[in-house]
Amino acid sequence: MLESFVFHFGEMGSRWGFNRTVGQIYALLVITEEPISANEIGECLNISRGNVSMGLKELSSWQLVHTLHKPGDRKDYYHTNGSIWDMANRVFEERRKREIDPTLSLLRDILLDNPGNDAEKYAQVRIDEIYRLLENITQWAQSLQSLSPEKLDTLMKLGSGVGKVLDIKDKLLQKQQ
Amino acid sequence: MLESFVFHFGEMGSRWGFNRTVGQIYALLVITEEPISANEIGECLNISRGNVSMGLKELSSWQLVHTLHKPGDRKDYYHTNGSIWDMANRVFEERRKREIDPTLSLLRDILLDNPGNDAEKYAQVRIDEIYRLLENITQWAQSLQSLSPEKLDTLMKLGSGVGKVLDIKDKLLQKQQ
DNA sequence: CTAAAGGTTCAGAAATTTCTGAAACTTTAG
DNA sequence: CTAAAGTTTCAGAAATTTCTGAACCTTTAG
Repeated sequence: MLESFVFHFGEMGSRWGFNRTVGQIYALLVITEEPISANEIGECLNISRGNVSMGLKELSSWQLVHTLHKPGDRKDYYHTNGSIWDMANRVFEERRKREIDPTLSLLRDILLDNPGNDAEKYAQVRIDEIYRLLENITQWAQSLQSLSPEKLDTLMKLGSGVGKVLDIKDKLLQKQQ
Repeated sequence: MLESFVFHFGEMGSRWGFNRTVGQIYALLVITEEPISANEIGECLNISRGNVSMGLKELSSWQLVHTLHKPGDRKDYYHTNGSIWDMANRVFEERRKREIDPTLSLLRDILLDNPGNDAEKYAQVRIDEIYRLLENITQWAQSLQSLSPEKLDTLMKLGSGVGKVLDIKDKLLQKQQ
């Protein structure tokens, strides 16, 4: 049963920016309370020692694992740190840095060019749309990250009810004018 | 310049659930105003006719392209439809169906199992966290999709200022009590 | 200082994904 | 009905990604 979780997260991993093994290692660490050694990970998942090492390196670069040392033992022990929400945030943040930011910078460059003909003019209009959308979404996502967890929770629970709250806000502003 | 856009989106494509060619075809269609034929796409991107056909099939399954016919011409012509925002929505919706929903269903199954020991008990607690997070986020995203574009725009522009609006809402509710 | 225990690296092997192009299929003009 | 114009399919080739394991590096107990 739990193996199916680890296996499934391996497949999912590739959607989130890392490969199957990395996904499996991560899933294993998430559901294991005690920190475990690299050897144990390898045995558990049936992968080579080298592959475990590379996987853990990748997860560290995403800041998703912690290393521990037990006194009188020189092995490294690994575990995941933070709540699931922290981890989701970290993946989001990291992907923004690695993917969205370079894309935005490329689009910006393209938009600075003078269009040579109508086709290029049209293309720039479309690219500008994409640029604005991407920028809006990432800025918004970042501002949400700075919200306190409780407020974020309230907001999520509101769901589309947030529309009504916005209406109230508008009315208040009108009265003040 | 525009080639770099097409090329970059090819790379990006793999992050969004489809392969390089599909990403390039899509990028090309987005920045091309006039509908173009499958042959033109192949020439433009230097890919085989068969590959173009498969790519377009994939894009259709994501509902991201439209087929057109010119009178007196039996070729198919392709173009993208809808605003960039529509497209982002469609990709989100489609990925939810293909990835998130199966994941949620797997997690639900695991949570129904009776834990056999402490390790399994711990694993279930963690999996439950993941389950609730995923469900929260997708439900929220869906309720946002049902918001009118203007409201969504207001909300995005508010950014973290949405926190203050929530405070106002709370105060109003207290007065009413 | 030495050797044992553990970690990392990376060249090439294995697995997986993507692409090609020829054959098969579909549609329609004549 | 036939043939030309066009599209789709899919087996195998090519490209890409991932994985292994032996060589190498690092740390520390003695």
